[in-house]
Amino acid sequence: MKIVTWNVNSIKVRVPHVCDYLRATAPDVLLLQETKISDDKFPALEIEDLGYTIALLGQRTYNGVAILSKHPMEDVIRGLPGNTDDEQSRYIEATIQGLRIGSLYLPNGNPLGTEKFDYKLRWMGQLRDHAQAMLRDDVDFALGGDWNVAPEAQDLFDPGAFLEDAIAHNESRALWREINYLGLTESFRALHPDLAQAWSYYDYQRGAWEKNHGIRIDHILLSPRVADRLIEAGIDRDERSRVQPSDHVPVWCVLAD
DNA sequence: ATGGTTGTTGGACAA
Repeated sequence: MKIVTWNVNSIKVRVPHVCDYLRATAPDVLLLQETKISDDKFPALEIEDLGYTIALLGQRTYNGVAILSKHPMEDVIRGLPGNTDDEQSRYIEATIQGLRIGSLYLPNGNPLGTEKFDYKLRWMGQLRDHAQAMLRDDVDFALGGDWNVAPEAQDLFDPGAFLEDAIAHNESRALWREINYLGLTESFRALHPDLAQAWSYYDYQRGAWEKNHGIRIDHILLSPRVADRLIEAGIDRDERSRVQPSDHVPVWCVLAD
């Protein structure tokens, strides 16, 4: 089973990229973030024509998450459990082939010292609680998305440039570790522990792509039994070289069936 | 050099 996560930064603009990607790589599941569109306006037909089922938690202008699946989806939940009054569309989860699979768009949290950063930390705490509850209930799961956390210095092209950034702040990283230390496996780094310059995001500004100035903030975390099935993981950086690309590229893993 | 770019939207705001 191949699972991909991709922050598309507007599905409306990125429909051709997504359809080409589905045709070329045929993942079982594609998790989307920043679709930036209400559910009634989501361009579903083109995607369904490629054989995918769609589950949505959209929002106009900002945020918006989705799950595209080749296989049937069951028991879809929208919004993080325990945070159902969240006004921002940042989490959707469904059962696919016996796995609970979540698509998440974790708050960016910048700038530090504002309500936005508090919201990020609160949201991460709620995500931790949800992961913990699933482990307690013996649920197999994968949590993929734009985590807006660069876990370590090696996940930033210039660690010194992010000292005041919520993406690399100690408190963001502490909660990231709390979640991982529940017993989860971050699929890419587990298989490529020392691979440098493996970026999942390149800013549109300052010629970041041309200079290879990226960061790694998109991740897929696996619960223990699922991690035992992990056989491959990667990042499709070439998507960033296309015309009118998203600022994020697809991040994926493959599980043994 | 406090800039630069993209997307939504129709002037800022988010990233």
